Amino acid sequence: MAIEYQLLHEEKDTKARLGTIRTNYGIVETPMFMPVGTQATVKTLTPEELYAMHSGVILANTYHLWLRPGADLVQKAGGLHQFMNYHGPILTDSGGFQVFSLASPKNISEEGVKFKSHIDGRPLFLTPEKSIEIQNKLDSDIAMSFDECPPASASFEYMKNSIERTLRWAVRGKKVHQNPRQSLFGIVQGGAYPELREYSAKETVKIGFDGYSIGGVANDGESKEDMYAAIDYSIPHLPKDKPRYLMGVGEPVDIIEGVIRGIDMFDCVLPTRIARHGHAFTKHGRINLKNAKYTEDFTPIEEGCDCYACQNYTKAYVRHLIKANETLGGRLLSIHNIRFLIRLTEEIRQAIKEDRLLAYREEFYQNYFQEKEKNVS
RNA sequence: GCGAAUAUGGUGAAGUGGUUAACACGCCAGAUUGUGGCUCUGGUAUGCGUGGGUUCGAUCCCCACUAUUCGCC
Repeated sequence: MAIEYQLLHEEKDTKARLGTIRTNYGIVETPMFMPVGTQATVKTLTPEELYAMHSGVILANTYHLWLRPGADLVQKAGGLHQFMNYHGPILTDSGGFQVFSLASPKNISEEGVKFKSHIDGRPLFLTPEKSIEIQNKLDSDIAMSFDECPPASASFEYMKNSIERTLRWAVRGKKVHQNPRQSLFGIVQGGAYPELREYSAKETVKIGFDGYSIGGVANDGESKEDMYAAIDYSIPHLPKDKPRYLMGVGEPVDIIEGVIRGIDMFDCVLPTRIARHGHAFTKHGRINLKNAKYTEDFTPIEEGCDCYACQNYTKAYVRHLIKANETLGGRLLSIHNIRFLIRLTEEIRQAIKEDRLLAYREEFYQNYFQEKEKNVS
């Protein structure tokens, strides 16, 4: 069966919503953060570790799994859940973002997108139908429509044509979608143009999906103002009884701002990527464990954190691992960073429940930015 | 004890008689938002073993000393 969203409570001062999503692999609460596991693995972590940090949905990537090991093989293995032994809900991205990051605009046509494999350079052609077909085989719980993801800097003309084409692609994808266990989300584009966001949202809703995403906000060089504006222009035109998903966003501040504007789902590579580069989220701002000042710091990554890494290891040790290029360093920081974002959403949900989200934001910012200033001086 | 070679930043090492001493690693610090996983961007020797000399000028030429390495006894 498809997912089922239930709206439980709307926060009194903001557009924030408390809800649940029932899936074939359990009920998850929203707003939520979804870690990214591009190649059928959240880099360096096992499913058991993800359960332990109360992670719900994870992401996998259609493009990557299509190239390797191939959709047919995953299907033969019994689907993505079975293949990677993850018994929670899985969402697959459509490959639309790879279109943005791998193909030059001239290779985008009405039919689909031509681009080169990042593995061996061979030419590839991805279409809306192909993307959905692959996702059907992967057997994820939520599939994404195949969209084009232009930068906010694109001209009005380009953006207008692009979202028209993305709408036609959405229709084509929905037409071939046939996995009854799998839900399908539509994606709203339009950059920072108010009327295009509105148009894209309204038209996408007309097609009818199980949930709606706001895309094109976490592109390279996009400003936060554009991101927040894009959300504000899109949200009013999305139905209340379906989940809303802000694609690619995962900075703590952006999650809070997104929730306040009515977003239910977030995903981001940030917690795992910065982890591998030695950075950690903390309630007092982001810290770089590579900094010399942590050489003899025998306190946890974050005081009071309940994650496995903080319960058992010190900054000095993690710093040593990162400096020595030991994979355990990135692993421990990934555990901490993902747990940090999940804990953030837990606190946000509690604040929504108690109608004190703005106060929570105030308190969070005070801690988060105060420390940054301290670091600068 | 004798002979030879070499002495450049934290390390390995280029280099030239004349403005800011290459490069690599390390170190220091940034970046990273639907992941093309050891990535990208900066910074890092007021100084070329020590003391003298030649020269308008020396890290680069000469002498002595010291240290290291190799060979011989």
